[in-house]
Amino acid sequence: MSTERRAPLDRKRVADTALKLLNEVGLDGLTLRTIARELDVKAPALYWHFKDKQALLDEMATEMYRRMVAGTPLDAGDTWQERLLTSNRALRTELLGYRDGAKVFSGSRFTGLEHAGQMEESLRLFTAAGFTLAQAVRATSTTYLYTLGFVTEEQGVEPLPGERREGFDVAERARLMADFPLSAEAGAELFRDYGRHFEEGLALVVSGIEVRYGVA
Amino acid sequence: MSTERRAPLDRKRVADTALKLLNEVGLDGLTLRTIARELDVKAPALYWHFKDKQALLDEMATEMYRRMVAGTPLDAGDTWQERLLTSNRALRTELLGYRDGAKVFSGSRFTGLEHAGQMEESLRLFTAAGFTLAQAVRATSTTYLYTLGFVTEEQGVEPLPGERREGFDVAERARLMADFPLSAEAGAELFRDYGRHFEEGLALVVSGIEVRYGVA
DNA sequence: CCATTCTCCTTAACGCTGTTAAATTCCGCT
DNA sequence: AGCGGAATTTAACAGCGTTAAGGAGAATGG
Repeated sequence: MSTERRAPLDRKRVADTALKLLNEVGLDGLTLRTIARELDVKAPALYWHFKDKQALLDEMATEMYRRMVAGTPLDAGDTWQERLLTSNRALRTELLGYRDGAKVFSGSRFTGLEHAGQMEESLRLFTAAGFTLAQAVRATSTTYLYTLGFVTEEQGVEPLPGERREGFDVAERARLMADFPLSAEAGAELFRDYGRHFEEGLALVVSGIEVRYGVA
Repeated sequence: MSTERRAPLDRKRVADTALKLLNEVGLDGLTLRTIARELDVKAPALYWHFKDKQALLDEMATEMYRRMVAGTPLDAGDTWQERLLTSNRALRTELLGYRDGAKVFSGSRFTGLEHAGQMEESLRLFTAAGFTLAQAVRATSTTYLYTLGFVTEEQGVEPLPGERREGFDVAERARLMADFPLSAEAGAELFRDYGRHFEEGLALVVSGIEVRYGVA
């Protein structure tokens, strides 16, 4: 008889499993009972490791951030523009890696202070490039907030890359908007080719920082 | 005996009541039973008017948009910069008018096509100013997505203007981040003075559009 | 070596949620 | 008077996050 004792849970294993499940069931379907079942445990066991479900979501967001950092080698010799592009592309990619990734991420707060290292390094790079601290914060956080907003909307239409939520037929939309020709035509621009559009918006923000803070 | 018959519900009255309640109980506390009670009705009655809760949330978002438009007189003679500033300030103000306003708004889709009028007018203004349609869409939606991202984060810290969520003491945060001096100091910049920071980010985006699309 | 303590988990239950099915009430129409 | 549809209620269901109480097993210590 298998007297194998399952290794005890820990926060990381729970968060990892929850993130894996997230892609299959989405945020609405991600219940404590589902997560527990996958871990071969009953739901209340999770309360030993997390004070409530939000704390678990926070850990999931933190883990997403960790993975993003781990998967994004940053060159300390980057120009600030390169840094801004690289880190925001990485953020988008990471968020797109999970169904409802942006919602989970932006609805949570990091556990611990692990993110501070990365943040410090970025602020150092920006101030070294001639930004005041206030400008550095404005530059990075404006870009960050754009990315978050972008991916949130993007995932509202495409929950996972290539997978389309119903009711977003571009042609159908254009037909309905026959009386608004510009808006109708804009549909293609709005609901397709997210990658390209993200880049374009990102470039707009970067250009704004260049010109307004005079640090080309 | 009061044989007064309550006027039958309609989508607008339900959405209005739900929006009023939203400020008192927040998105998590906004249940169909609460809304129904306020309308002097039982919860299943709402299903006569909405196919499910999301449809009600969609109507709420649409109503928010209607109110924003109604409360924001737009001058057809605006420069595109003025239009961008005015409409995004209006959006932020409207979203801040409701607890979890940004979450409700960005998690929903408009019912109907009422928003198309406003959109058409904006696109007309931008193309008349020399933008291509693609540029006009990129300019307006990048700004829009920034605003959405901004207010979402803002309301994560200040659910309603002047009302602070716990665990966001700037001084406490600075103490914890003693090893990361720039990040610590950035706290003040990040979690205070949202109005000013919003304006600054908005200005960055507008500048970027100016320089990159060469339409000053 | 036994007793105690601590860690981690289970069983059982609670109140609440969104939602459905069926019955009911009320109004306008013929 | 009676029918039909609109609008609502009553009753119920499965599932949710969460809590309380208890139990098994390892670790500790006298």
